Amino acid sequence: MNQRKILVTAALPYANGAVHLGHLVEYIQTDIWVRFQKLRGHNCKFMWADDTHGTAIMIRARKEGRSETEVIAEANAEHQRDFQGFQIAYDNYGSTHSEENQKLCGEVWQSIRDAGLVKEKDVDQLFDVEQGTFLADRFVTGTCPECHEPGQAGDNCSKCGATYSPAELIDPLSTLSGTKPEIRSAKHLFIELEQLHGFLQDWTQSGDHLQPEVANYLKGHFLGDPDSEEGAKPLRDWDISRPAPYFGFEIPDSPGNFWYVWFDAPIGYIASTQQWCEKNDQSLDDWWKNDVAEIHHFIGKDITYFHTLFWPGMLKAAGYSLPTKVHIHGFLTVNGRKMSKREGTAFKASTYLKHLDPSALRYYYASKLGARLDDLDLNFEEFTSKVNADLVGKVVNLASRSAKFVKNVGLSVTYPDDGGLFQQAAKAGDEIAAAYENCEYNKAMRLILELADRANPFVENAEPWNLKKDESKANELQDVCTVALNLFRQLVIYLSPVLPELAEKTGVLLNDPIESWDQSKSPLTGTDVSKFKHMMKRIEEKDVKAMEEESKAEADATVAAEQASAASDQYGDSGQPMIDEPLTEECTIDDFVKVDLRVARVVNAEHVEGARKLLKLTLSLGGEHRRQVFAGIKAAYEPEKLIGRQVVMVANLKPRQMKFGLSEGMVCASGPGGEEVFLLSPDEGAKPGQRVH
RNA sequence: GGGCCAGUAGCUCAGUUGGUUAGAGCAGGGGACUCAUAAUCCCUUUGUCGCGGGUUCGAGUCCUGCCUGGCCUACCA
Repeated sequence: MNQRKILVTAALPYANGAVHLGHLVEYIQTDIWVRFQKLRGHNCKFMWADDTHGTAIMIRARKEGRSETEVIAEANAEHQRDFQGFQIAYDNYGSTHSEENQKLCGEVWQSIRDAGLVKEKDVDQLFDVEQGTFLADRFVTGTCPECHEPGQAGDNCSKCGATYSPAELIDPLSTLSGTKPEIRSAKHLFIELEQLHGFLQDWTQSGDHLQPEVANYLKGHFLGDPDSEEGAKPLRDWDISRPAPYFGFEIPDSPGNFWYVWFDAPIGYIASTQQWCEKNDQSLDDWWKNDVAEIHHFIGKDITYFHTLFWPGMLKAAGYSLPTKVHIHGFLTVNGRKMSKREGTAFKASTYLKHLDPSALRYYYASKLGARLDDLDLNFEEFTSKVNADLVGKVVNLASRSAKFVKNVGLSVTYPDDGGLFQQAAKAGDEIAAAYENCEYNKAMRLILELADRANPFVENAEPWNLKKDESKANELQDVCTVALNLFRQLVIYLSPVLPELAEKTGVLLNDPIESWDQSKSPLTGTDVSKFKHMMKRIEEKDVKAMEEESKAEADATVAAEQASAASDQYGDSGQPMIDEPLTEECTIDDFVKVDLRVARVVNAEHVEGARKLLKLTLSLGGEHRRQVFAGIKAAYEPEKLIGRQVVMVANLKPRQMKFGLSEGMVCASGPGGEEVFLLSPDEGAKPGQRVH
């Protein structure tokens, strides 16, 4: 087989957040593919990095009162720790905030300039004066110019679906400072993508670079179809600069302007390769300017646009190789629902690892991942039963039911007759390999499990546990176990891209490390067999529950913190009060009616001798109705200022004897207490004695 | 609003260029075994293939309308 030279990337994790199980769909998918290629003997390298630039990082650093570089260094360490936990084996992990990347961005930029693709335009954008920054759409909220629904985001209305620019919003507010932004005009640099239309048309629509539905999507949505009646659609100019302040790289020939994060992020793929090349004494051009080297990107469907139009355009203009293939996957849903941070279903990688085995998730994802863009559902019931039934029950069971019988004698010296099982399975290897190659891991897993379903009956029929009882059948017993362990090993080789840990343990068990796909083609004979140790634990429901609960608790805490700190709507109302005092259980109208609330006028108010918190109020319900009430509002109100005003009181509250006298009711107020007490008052016109309904 | 994709047994999915009575795993039911992590093995129930039209000798597979769901809709990371 010819050795292929393959460079692989996954989308760059953004340095503003923890890795969760949704991200891991892609990272595990990529890792499996890379491990598969390496197992096949290809020269395959996984180049990866953190994506570090943009407004979000800048804002976060500001909020936390530290530098962007601190924020991204911390994220980088956390990300890499999580990836190791999930056995994701990249060859280099860089950062888009690196010298290599800055230099490469400059070179690519120069090429694009030289190709005459750059033009300047003035852009009106909202500017937050207090924060001193231009506002991206998602940092603006206001009233929809179409339907006048308040509280809408900067780019479209969730109610009427209108799209608009933030500058069109009525009464816009910055979500960063809660202040009203002003419109400022600034010079932006654009890439005229339309000049590359013909090239992109060709590249996307031919040559199998994209999944068919993706090619189709691009044609329908952006490129148009030159053969149709409407003809080709022009591609819009791509705004690739941001005025200062912006966390990123300043554009050398346009001081005060920075490259938009989506310009420098994909160049990070090249920069990471460059770092690796320097460490390993290789040439970057061998990978990125070489027709022989393949380049494969794995991404989620949300960033299709960037990777299938901008990125090939940039590469083309800068004279780099184009992607061989962009592999696009769908999103993760949890128990059939969209992942939600608020509901705690965006399980963090680190939370998962505290409770569950990474191999289980790797297998589960593999068993569900196809070559299409379908969403993948993480259903915990299925997860548990699939991993337990397939891996523990069927695959690992082969070893655990046979290894101990040959612990002392090892594998037979010649491979015994197994009725053709091994050869059959060796043959199936090609189909399994093709499935891996095409990213149809679900198919590969199905084929592998079919083999396991044939191996277990073999053991069943051979009855090694009965052979063991008869010493004269020792050879037969060894042969049966040799077959069982070889069939097991063959399965593990096929599974090793998905389950590297199992492969390693199998290598130890049979004293022959698993290093190559071709090992599946010939049986292993004559080696010692080590003492069998559990290779994989069953998933316990309680561990899944524990993870879910921990994640829920994390989510609640995060939401609380967010609501407490950030202005959540245009009035800047915090969510904290609802958190401090959550809603009580639902009540009926009958329950409510039991409480007789009345408008009352404060006719007298005075300090109480010796009381630290109380004021003594005399309330009038009109006519002769007077009530004496002791209220804990001394810290918040001066008695003389209360006299004359109207309040709301609970008029049928059972009188209560207090230290300083009888209290015949309660005045209504909000707030946590102390100085923060806010009495309720009716609007003007209310009359003392009126009931509140 | 516009677009892309999908809709097959309770669940997760296979169904090659349209071709015989639509399949697998899991779950459910029955039995066997006891080497194995209550693991394994054998047998077994279940479907108006989203709905309605159309093309065809023949459609889950092609065309069309509708319904439902997911996603995208460019200065959003």
